[in-house]
Amino acid sequence: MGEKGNTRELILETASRLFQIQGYYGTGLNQIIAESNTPKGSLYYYFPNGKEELAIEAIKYTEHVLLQKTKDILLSANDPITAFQLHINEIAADFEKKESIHGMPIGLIASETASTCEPIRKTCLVTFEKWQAVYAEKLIESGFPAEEAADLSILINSMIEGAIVLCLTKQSGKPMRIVAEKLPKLLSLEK
Amino acid sequence: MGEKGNTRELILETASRLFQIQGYYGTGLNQIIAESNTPKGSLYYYFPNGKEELAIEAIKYTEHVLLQKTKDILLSANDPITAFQLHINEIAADFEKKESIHGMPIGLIASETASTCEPIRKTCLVTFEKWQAVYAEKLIESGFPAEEAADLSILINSMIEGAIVLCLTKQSGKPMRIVAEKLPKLLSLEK
DNA sequence: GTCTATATAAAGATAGAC
DNA sequence: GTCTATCTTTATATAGAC
Repeated sequence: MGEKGNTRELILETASRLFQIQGYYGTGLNQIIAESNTPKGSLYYYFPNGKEELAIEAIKYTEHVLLQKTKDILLSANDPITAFQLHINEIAADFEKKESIHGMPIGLIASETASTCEPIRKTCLVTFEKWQAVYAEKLIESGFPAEEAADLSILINSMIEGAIVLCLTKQSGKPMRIVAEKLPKLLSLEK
Repeated sequence: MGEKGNTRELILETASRLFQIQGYYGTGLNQIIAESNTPKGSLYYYFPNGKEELAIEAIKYTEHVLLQKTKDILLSANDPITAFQLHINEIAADFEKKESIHGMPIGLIASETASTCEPIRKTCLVTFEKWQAVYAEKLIESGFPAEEAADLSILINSMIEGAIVLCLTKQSGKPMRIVAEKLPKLLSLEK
């Protein structure tokens, strides 16, 4: 290694993927350096505070990669129901391609560290809130009152995170498909 | 220790609690034996195959304790909306009492082990399916067609698991309260 | 059946050559 | 900046006295 200046990014990419799939405590630094073909010294050079700092940066990296994709797909349809169904079904599709291994963006690391590591918990909290803000913005643009939009964005976030848990366990995209299918009832305007 | 024959149960109770809160990889056997005041030899006497076997039994223990509570509370109201709201708000209340620490019954350990430990993953899968069966039964009794009830039970399970992730991260019961509040729309009969 | 002491592997972290 | 060798701690697991 050491050919270019992308060592840091290589570590972040690998850490992001492994933390998503295996969690914070289930992923060792040795595995990260092995799978990224990076020497351990580089890891501590770029992340002097070790695993905790790496995890925080990996969460931000995950957010950076995925939040823009979420914004794009929500913009691809005017109708909020269609837009969110596209978003949710795209996540479902991820669990249906057999070749690759899937994770939950940050739900797993958030749950693990909620009671054991405040700095990571707070980082996850900020990330969840950014996602909810993107959801809420779409709903407000579609005519929902701000407070209702805020509640619905938390609900959509919950449904997706929970469906990921079930999809992982079932090894199937079906729970996520059900979320997409039932979404119209939640976003219907009649009280 | 060793006064009575409840050493095994003491280990299970402690392991169940810690695995819920900190996860499988985030909880060491040393912590389990320390918090249960049990010698390490007893742990390996009752669970000769070590941590994996203990986790599987702890999941079953968690299921045993909580599934009956779920059944009871769903029986306490005829109307399914009221019944599920009681169930969900009871979980929310758990996140609102400041003194105690809370976990997600099995969502965390299920996510962690989905790609790393087949025996535990399968145990979690069975437990999720039992919960969904209890939910579906309530819905069928209330007049929902069997197939619709099956889908809704997965959806309710997803919403609860996801809201737990957000409640843990936010350190607040609010996401779970929102799930309860929005539930009527999902269970409404109009198409 | 109960308990302690110990073995062994893996984790996170560091030192220092280059 | 890059990389290897090593330290220290902690994890899982076992042996064997009682």
